[in-house]
Amino acid sequence: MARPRNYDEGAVITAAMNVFWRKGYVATSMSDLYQATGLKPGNLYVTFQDKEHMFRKAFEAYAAQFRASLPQNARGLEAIRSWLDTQVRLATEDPERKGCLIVNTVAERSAHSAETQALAQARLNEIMDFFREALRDAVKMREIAVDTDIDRHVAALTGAVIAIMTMGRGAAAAETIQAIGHVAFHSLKPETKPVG
Amino acid sequence: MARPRNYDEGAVITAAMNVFWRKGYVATSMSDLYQATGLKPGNLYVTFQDKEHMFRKAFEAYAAQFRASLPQNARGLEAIRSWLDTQVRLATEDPERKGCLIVNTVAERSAHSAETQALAQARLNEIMDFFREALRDAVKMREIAVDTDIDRHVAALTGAVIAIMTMGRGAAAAETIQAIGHVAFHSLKPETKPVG
DNA sequence: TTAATAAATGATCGATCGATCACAAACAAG
DNA sequence: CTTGTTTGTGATCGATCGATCATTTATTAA
Repeated sequence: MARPRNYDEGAVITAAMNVFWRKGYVATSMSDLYQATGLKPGNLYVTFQDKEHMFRKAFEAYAAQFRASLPQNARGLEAIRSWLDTQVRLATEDPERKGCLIVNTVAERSAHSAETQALAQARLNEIMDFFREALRDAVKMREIAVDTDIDRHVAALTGAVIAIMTMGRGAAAAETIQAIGHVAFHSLKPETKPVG
Repeated sequence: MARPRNYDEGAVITAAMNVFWRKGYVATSMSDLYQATGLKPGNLYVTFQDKEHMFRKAFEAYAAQFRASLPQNARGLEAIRSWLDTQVRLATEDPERKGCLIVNTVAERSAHSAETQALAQARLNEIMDFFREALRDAVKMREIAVDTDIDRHVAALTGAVIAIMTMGRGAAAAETIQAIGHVAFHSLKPETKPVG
C-alpha cells in the first residue's frame, strides 16, 4: 500500500561493493556511491542507514561470492590446487587490480574498527576452514603424509592467498604471483611411504 | 641570517610515519599530523609542501628502518631464517598491530596513485633482492639443492612476509603468523645429494 | 476520487577536509 | 640598535565530507 521500489537492492549492493573494493572504505565518498548506485542521498540513507552499514552489506555480498568460488566437486589436494589456481587467475587477470576486498579490509580497517576487523577475520577463518578440511581429506586419501602438521599448512596456504591478493593489488609481475601459488601447493609433501 | 628551526626534522618525520603507519594515508588528517608532530599548519606546509610529500618522507624513513632490519652478518639460510623470525616477532608483538607500512601502502594506495604504487613496489623489490641473494648464497654453501628454482622461492618468501604483516595488522592468532614463517622457511629443501 | 503510505528527489546542514596567508617572533649581518 | 630574512602561529579559506529533511511522486486501499 505504497509506492514500490524502483531499483534492485542486489544490484545496488553489487555496485557499492565494486566501489569499496576498488577504492577502499575511507576513500569512497557518498558521492561515489550515489553515482555508482544511481540512488540519491535521502533514498540511499533511508534504505541502508549510513556509510558503515552500506559497507557491511557490500562486504557480505563479497563474502558470499567469495564463498561461492570455493571448489564444490573436488576434494583433498585437487580442491586446494584448483582454488589456489582460481585465486591466482583472479589476481593476475583483473585489469583494475582490485585485489581481494577481505584482504584489503584487513589492511585498511583493522586499526579503525574492531567490529570490521572481526568481520574480516571471520572471513579469513572460513578460508582456513576450507583448507583444513581439504588437508584432512588429503590425509585420508593418502595424498599427503599422515604426520603432516595440518594447522601449520592451513596457515601457510591462507597466507599464500593473502599474499597473492595483495600482490594482485600492487604492481607485482604475474609470474611472481603465480610462483606464490605454485610453491604454496608444492610445500605439501606427498605421502612417500604407503601403508598396508 | 634568520630565525633557526626549533624542531628536529627527523623527529617530525618519525612522528608522521607512525601516524601514517597506524591509520593509513587517507584516514590520517592534517590535524592528526599537527598533533603528532607538534607543528602548526603553516609551519608544516612550508617545510613539507603538502600531505602527499609528507607521506613520502615518512615512507622513505620507514623504508630506511626496514632496510636496516635486514641481517648484516648472516648469509644463506641463516639470513633468511633470522629475518623471517624478526618479521614474525614484529608482527606478533606490536600491541598497536600496525603491520608493515609498505604492505599497508600497497593495499591502500595502489588503486589511487601510480607513483605511490611504484614507490611501494620498489621496496618490495628490495625484499626480493635480499631473498634472491640469500638463496644464491645458500646454493653456493650447499645448504639447498643446486636445482632450486630461486625465482619461485624468492616470490614465496616475499609472499610469506606480506602475509605475516597483513595478518599482524588483522586479528590473526600469533601461532598462525608463526606458522607462515615456519612453513615458508621449511619449503626450502636441503641439499640431499652432496656432490664430490 | 480521495486518503494513506512509502519511495524518490535534491537542496541543504554542520563538521571537517587539505591548504593558504597575514602577522608576530627570533635570529644574523650591518 | 636597525634591517633583512626565516620561522612560528593561528585564523581562515573554499571544497567536500557524511548525513538530514521538506517536498514531490507513485502506488494501494477505501
